[in-house]
Amino acid sequence: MEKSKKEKLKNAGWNVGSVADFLNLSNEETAIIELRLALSEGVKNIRIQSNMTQTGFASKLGTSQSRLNKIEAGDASVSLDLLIKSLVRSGLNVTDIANIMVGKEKVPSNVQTI
Amino acid sequence: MEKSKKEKLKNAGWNVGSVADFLNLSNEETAIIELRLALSEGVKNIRIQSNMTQTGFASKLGTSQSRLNKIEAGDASVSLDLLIKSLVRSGLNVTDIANIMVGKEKVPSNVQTI
DNA sequence: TGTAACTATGTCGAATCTGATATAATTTAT
DNA sequence: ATAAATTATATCAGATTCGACATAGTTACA
Repeated sequence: MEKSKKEKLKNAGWNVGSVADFLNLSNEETAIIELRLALSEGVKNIRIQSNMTQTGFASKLGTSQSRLNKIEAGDASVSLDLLIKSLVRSGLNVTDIANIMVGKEKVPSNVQTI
Repeated sequence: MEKSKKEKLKNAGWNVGSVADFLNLSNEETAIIELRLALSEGVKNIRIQSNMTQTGFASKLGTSQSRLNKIEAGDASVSLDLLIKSLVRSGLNVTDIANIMVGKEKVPSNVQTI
């Protein structure tokens, strides 16, 4: 049976596939990263839509500018807990958050855009 | 203007309203608790549907029976992080988790029920 | 160009969360 | 009734996450 090109490359030492494959991520790690990314983008989008600086929005959320920066950047030191709490503090309800998680909604329509 | 009954009771020292009001929970705390409850029930439902004991399921999830018990009970020492990771380790994808969050789905249809 | 506003990065002590162990309480089966 | 299986509670040392601070880098605009 003829080897596929992918298989040949693999045998030659190359790892061909998705970014997740390349980084050797398990399905579990991939799902968590996908989730973190969606949530952190959600926070950033809401802040931008609200015409606020990180400093201003951070104080609204009860944290510092530097931590908000890490939240928006999906930094490893930020837990899913903090990401979700940030969205709740932004005024979102659970349904809004669920929609952001699955990429259905960037910014809920009830967010102030000034 | 005539005071409402609720207002009267309030002035008499009674706090009338929802359980959340009674416990003096902010909207934020309420949303987080709602979320935690939905997720912890999700984990428990999946385990039950899978006909597994806490001990068995815990080892599948890479944790101990006592911690899984706390996860399922929504214990305060369990973070949203751990709740969500538990669901991911149970084989759920982000959409499944979002559905559980909003109470749309108790147990995703692809979960083994033996 | 200069500088003010804003965002990004590094660090840290304190607080929180984790898996594990021990053991108590409850449920199930005989 | 009682032994076995299962679930619940308490505790703790180590790991992770937190807000805060300092400061570096970037962008906007006078």
